[in-house]
Amino acid sequence: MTASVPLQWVFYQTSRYNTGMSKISDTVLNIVGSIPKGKVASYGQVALMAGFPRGARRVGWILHQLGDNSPWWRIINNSGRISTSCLEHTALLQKELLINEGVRVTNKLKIDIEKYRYRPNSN
DNA sequence: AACGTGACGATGG
DNA sequence: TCCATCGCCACGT
Repeated sequence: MTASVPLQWVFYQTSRYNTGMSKISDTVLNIVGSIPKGKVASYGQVALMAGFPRGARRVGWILHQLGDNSPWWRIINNSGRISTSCLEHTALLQKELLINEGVRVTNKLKIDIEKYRYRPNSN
């Protein structure tokens, strides 16, 4: 674990997804698919859970290319803001999808990420 | 091989 | 909070 990874994220790291037998993109999509309705995660958080602590941009790339059949709208940046620039899946669409499942989103696309953040290891 | 470009993240002002 | 800057990583040209 390098110093660039915030300590509070260590908690989220799990090996349950990473068998080493599947492609990175499959692992990422499985993780995204495991996020419950009404919860969100950051790109970097998903990357960490997938075993790639500095792979936030990679997660964004994978969702952009392959995320159509996943709840891609539950992924936001770690500042708590919707940050898609995809023309097919716009920020406005993401906002509506999140609001639909009970997540409060401001007109500036801001979300209280710590309130809604998915925490797989906490019950 | 060298850049430019992102659905990113942390930090400092 | 906003913004610039830097680090990071995979792709495309």
